Amino acid sequence: MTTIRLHNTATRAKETFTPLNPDYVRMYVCGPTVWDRAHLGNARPVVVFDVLFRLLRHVYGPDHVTYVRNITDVDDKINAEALRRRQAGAPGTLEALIHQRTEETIAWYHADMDALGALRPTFEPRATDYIRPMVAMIEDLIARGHAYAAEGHVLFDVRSYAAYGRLSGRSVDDMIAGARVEVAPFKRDPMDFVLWKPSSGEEPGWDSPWGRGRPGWHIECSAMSHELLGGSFDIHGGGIDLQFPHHENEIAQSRCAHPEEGFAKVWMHNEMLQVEGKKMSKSLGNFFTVRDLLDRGVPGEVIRFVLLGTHYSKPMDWTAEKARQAETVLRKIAEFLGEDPLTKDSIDTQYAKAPQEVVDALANDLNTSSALTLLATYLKNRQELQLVGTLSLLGFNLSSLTTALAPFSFHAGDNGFASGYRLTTHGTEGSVYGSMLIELGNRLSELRAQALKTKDFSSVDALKSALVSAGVEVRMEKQGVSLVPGVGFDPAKLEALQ
RNA sequence: GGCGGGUUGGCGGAGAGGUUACGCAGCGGAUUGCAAAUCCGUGAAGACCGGUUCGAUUCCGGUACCCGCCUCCA
Repeated sequence: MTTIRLHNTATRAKETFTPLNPDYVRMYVCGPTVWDRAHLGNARPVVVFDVLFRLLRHVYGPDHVTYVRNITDVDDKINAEALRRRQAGAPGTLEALIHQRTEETIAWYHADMDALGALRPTFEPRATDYIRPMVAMIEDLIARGHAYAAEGHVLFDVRSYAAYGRLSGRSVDDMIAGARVEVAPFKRDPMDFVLWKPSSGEEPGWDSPWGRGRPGWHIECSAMSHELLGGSFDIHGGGIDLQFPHHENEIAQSRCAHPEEGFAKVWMHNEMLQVEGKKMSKSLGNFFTVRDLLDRGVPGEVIRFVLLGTHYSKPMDWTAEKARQAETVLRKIAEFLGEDPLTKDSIDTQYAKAPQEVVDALANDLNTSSALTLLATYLKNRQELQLVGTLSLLGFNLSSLTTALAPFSFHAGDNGFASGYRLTTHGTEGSVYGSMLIELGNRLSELRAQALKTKDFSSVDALKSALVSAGVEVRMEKQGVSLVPGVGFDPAKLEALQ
């Protein structure tokens, strides 16, 4: 069996991965707070841990991996949006408006992450469905002397857990010296964090032993992972920015509530994403969502390819140039896969498996960059079986790849009964510009056939340069012509040609 | 102030203590009505300063710069 090695943030070392249960893997990854569209940074852990999920399924079997990714639907930004809608005259209670908002954003999240080729996790628990287990865990923490109620709040007592700070390599005293913590008079220690807080009438709330209120952010992951995966499980993932305080607090809560259990064994953190060398932020004007990119015509496969190009443990920079390069490679792949079956060996790729060297690359702490290098090798050597198997393991959807990126070819045909130009494509021929390209391609083929006899190429060259200026690559081949809408393709410029 | 990540050829980006990474772009050639695509060939590297070693871009120490976290954040 493939040996998987993963870098464990908790031990700061690359370790051989051994599941607690030898043939059943349990993984928990911190998911989105569903208050708005997912931005590109949100997509990185989704894709990274999707590849890990796929690798684990490959090694242990599809039914031997449970992947939990939570949905945080209790959040002040969600409340604020619901309140804004009510003030703008929207009908319904605040709770109904909150529900409406989260239903909207969850649907967006699913659509956007689907477009990136991410498999849905086994479970996607919503915080609001697990309030009771959270309350029970908080009561337990109080009973065990790790938490205390004060002025409607319940706080975790960080001084009661000696290992607090171990994951992130901090000490409570050092952090207090840095002193940017909220100093509330009812806290025993400035680092104590909220498990439960009171809700006003303008905020969603649940009844609890401490009055009507809502859970703090960290407790949901402790409660939901325990409910769905048990007190000990294999992998816990998320962005490095969650290492502190979120994951530190999760550990404190879970280990203190279940001291006999181990909680997560391996901690994995992906580094941050930047855009053109800077942190993505609205104020810098380089903030965009996954949907923004998709709407701009960047295929999900291209986004995925770029994200997998950099090892997850390194900061990664999103640039337009990278997207262009990724699209160039993927177009070549799409073209190869979409080639006329008569011109290449016929291979049944339905059961194509990724070569062991690809599995080994991923098993080496998810070396996705090396896997992409192997992908390029298979393309160059025209190893279709290996190529398809690798694409599948890496989570690239073959049909949407060829649909989005394959070229249109018009080849002269004469079978003795009829002659003309036969279209060969896996491209989006059904779309508006697809039909335009088909019409223009046929026209170009005919003009060229005439020009080859008359030696007057002026009309061919005129149409060709018009196509090129619309961002369509034009290839004149012996057998016919091919039109390849490229990275800078602008269908609007084709309208004038019709 | 504390904790963590990064620095590789024009650009992106890996592995490996000694043997070509690879991709994109460039250059030369083949090919083409002209191009494009393709194929063949090809130059180019590891922030800086020390140390270990027969040998370091790869290990160790230091310096510089960039980025993140310590407050909601993937």
